[in-house]
Amino acid sequence: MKAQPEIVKNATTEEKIKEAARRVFTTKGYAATRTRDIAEESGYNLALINYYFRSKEKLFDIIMLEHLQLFIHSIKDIVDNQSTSLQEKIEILIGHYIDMLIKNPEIPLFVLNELNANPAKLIEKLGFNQIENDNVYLVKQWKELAGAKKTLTINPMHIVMNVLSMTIFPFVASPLLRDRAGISQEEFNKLMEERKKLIPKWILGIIMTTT
Amino acid sequence: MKAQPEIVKNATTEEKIKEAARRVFTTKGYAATRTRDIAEESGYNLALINYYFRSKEKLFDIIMLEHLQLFIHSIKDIVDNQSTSLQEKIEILIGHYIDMLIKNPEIPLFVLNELNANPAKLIEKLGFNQIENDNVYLVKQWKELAGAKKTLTINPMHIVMNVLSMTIFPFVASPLLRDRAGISQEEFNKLMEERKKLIPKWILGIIMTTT
DNA sequence: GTCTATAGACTGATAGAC
DNA sequence: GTCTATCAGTCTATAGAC
Repeated sequence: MKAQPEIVKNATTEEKIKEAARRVFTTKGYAATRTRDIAEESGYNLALINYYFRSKEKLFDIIMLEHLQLFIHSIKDIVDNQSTSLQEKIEILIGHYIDMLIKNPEIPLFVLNELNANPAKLIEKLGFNQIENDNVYLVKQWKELAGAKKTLTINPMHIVMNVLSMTIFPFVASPLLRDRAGISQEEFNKLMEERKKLIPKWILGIIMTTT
Repeated sequence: MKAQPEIVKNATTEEKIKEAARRVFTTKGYAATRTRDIAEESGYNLALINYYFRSKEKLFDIIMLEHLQLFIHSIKDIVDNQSTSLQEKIEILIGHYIDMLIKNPEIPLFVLNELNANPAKLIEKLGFNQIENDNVYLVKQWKELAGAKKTLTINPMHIVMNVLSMTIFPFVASPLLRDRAGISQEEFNKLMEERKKLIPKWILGIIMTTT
């Protein structure tokens, strides 16, 4: 379930191979990864990969599924909470994702690639149904706000795009920021920590001022 | 120089192979692309790829370089223009990139992958030196604004992140938007056309209100 | 469970006919 | 310039020893 355990002590061989595979797959991608790379990274032999996971593809599918679960995990509790305001929900969601992405910065590019190469395969696994559902409290709150504020003529999709963009994209582009703008890993993480509070503020500003 | 010619008439064999390679590389990635795929896509034989381009890797490098040039092309003229305001520069830059990305939506993920897999190789080719240079007029205008507005204590990198994020990320995530949110290609492009004016407005708002 | 050795298929690249 | 045929290397997966 964990995509990046800090230190794997007393892990079984199966777990060690899976973690090794996760590291190699997320950095090199599926096609560029050789089962030999995974074996070497895990410290075990090539044959054990097939012994535990039957094939390279099945191992990849398991890892991809676990990463997707990291994305949708515990989201429902946040968006369907009746005791938090719309603004609080946005703050909690963004904070939640930035925390997760600081721990697993390689996930977005990894998932976006698979989404691009194999949309149908992933889409069914995403299970976002729980979110687009009208019964979710966040959607209800949004519609109340949209109803009250007559000037809110902007397509709500722009807001969704902005939240996802400002939260996720920096992680996807971090090699560029690090190597070109000369930003270290620590400085980058510090910037992302700042964005936990900044992005909700900006988003609220965008919602309120867009006529 | 063109990454996506509308219709290639009277193209030489070399050009046809290059265009076929561009299509296959950008959709499947370098590792997952077989020279046989390129040959089939081009309508020619496998041997001609090596005849014209010596190797799969050299062909890939040529295509990557052309895509990078699309990104930095004519930027200098925009950012160093002394007769446009800071706001106008932002509007022109964003409009310029959205136009380019609507024509070549697969470029960002393609470039970001290579940047992730092989940072050193790309960074030197990027030639962004012309932009980070203090002599560039946009930088001068930004510093004037920052000097005049004492409350402008935000790290400028946030602004850069926001512009890049809100402009580029939707294209990277478009399979998600199309298949999950049920947005068609036309609707997506229409949203991006709207964003040409919206993003500069939002960015200016962020600059002015962030204390 | 873990290893070595190898089968069987595929890949990038080239030789050589036309 | 363009093709067919093929080589040499590499890959995933498995058989079989321990």
